[in-house]
Amino acid sequence: MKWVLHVDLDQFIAAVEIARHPELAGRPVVVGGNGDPTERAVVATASYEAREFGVQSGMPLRLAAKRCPDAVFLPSDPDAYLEVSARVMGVLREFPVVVQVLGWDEAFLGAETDDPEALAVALKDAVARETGLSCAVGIGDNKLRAKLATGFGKPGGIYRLTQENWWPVMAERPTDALWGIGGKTAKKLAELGIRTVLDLAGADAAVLAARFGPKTGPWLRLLGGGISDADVNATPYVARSRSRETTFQRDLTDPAEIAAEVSALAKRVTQDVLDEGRPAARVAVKVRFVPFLTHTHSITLPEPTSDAAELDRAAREVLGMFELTRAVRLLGVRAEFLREDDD
DNA sequence: TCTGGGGTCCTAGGACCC
DNA sequence: TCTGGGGTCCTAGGACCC
Repeated sequence: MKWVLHVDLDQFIAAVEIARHPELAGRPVVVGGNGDPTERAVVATASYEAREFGVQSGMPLRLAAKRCPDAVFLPSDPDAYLEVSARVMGVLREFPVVVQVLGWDEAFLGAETDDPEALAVALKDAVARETGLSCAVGIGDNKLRAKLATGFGKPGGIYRLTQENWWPVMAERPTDALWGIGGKTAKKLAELGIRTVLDLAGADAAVLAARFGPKTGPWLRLLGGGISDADVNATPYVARSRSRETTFQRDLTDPAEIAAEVSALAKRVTQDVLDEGRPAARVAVKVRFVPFLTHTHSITLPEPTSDAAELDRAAREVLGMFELTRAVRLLGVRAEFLREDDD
């Protein structure tokens, strides 16, 4: 039988840090920013011990320090996490499965087996033996169910979610328990009287389409029924865009300084574009004003290019479309590539 | 205790063309 | 006269995810 498995490493970033600082085991550990909880930065990952204090991913470091003053704060070290992640994915690829990487710490596996639980145990054991890391494994008859199953297996467990147990497990849960529905959509759904997964599955398709659009509406209804694709494929990821952005520790007001920062970001993005080996077709600039107002402008380039001077000129041109009347806390530059199917 | 960085996809309106 | 319908491109923003 064909199965989709979802493998998700437990507290991945914190686990990598604890592995190389064994003395931190059992302590509340918070990774994010430069490791300075007084800076403008957020929590990348908190260890389970820190989560006990209410520290969560995405939370400002300052708040994390307030909630858990005794936590160890560490700087984020993406290169280290990427290296460990690659080793984990390598372990998964040693099995007779198709591996589709979803992020640093998770992957879908397409497998043909009569005993998915046994496969899950073998995967967990291999990852633990070869990397020292623990993971949860979700088993499903499609990607959505496998992904949700992992959540029930965490930390370190195995859980199976299929058409068989979808309704007993999911029917009465709130809509935002579904992968793809966040707080905003859950609130809009509630305004339509749709609160549970079962409500969503039985909702009026026309009402959903009118409220959420021709694609999103029908897709939401399918989510309620636990329906999604089961196609796990290992096709290498082709980037649609590359971007760099910076939140400044001190707000910027000097237009010359703002322009210089945009040029610096454009330079970094140009290097990413060169590494990608495909020219950029559009350039976008993001400006976040004080207190937290974010705007974006963008242009289609006269011709796709990887040229540093061209991309810098374009980024500055787009910056010129903003009215810089208030202080700036973040600047970003994004390059977009042509879509594969655009030629 | 204010709110990172790097992505993806979808929507909607206007321009423009036939 | 004053008005169609469809299609694509461009752009800004929303929402979500890791």
